[in-house]
Amino acid sequence: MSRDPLSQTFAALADPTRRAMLARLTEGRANVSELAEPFLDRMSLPAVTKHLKVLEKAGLIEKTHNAQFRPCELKAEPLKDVADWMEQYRTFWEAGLDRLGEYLNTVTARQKKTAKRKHHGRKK
Amino acid sequence: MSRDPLSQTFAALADPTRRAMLARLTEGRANVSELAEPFLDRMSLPAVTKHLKVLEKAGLIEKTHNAQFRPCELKAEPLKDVADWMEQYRTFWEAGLDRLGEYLNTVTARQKKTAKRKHHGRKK
DNA sequence: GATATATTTAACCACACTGTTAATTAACTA
DNA sequence: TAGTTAATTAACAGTGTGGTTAAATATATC
Repeated sequence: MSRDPLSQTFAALADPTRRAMLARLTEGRANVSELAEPFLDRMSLPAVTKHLKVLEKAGLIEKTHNAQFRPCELKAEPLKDVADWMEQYRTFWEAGLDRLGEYLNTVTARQKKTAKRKHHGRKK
Repeated sequence: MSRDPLSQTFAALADPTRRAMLARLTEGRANVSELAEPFLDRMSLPAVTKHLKVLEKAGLIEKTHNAQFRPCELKAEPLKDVADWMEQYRTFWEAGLDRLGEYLNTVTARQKKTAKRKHHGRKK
């Protein structure tokens, strides 16, 4: 059941509904029913409750109490851990710099250079 | 079954074994058995194959052929999409600036200001 | 051709995930 | 008190995930 926090965060983010809910929460607090509204044509309210529970357990949102309402707010701290984890890969995706890409880019760079010389003065 | 690419990437990352495999691949190509080695006390080789398949389907690695070996290499491009998605939340986690944090920070900022001004004999 | 090595596929199992509908809890309102 | 609204819980079903062991495949080597 209980996974490591980073895995839990990634798992929580691996769903478009939940990501949309987080996006909504960047604009401010929202009740469950407010968060649910864009999805009620697709799924029931209990389904929404479950999604929110996943986000809550991952620490990405916090539910507070206000009468019978449950305003939710974004808690983005877990995303910082994701960002930190991602840092070690930045150099690999920037400029398509993975292992294969590194090699292929060198090759295509040469080809483009050649092509440019052939069609001198012409663009794209 | 087939989810959107971003969800697939997040799901692939939601497992410590798979993340460790990616980390290993930042040091260069590795065969399946090389990638498997640190985990063989915990799981079987077919389990490793499955994990690699998840990473492959998410586009995070690519398997090539070399005799009976299957060297894998990191393809970090999908991580760029993750990074891009995360950008919209950066302001929320930097300096603990989620909605609640924002409010509390404002309050404490005022309190600090007040405390400071006390020494100058002024209050807001 | 036979055998060893590297890896995958098949068949299976337990359990977690995502959804459902119906019932329940909690708080406000007439 | 009764009724309405907001949200959750319960019970259930289908599917996906992550693991297993045993068998199959592919390539190299003897």
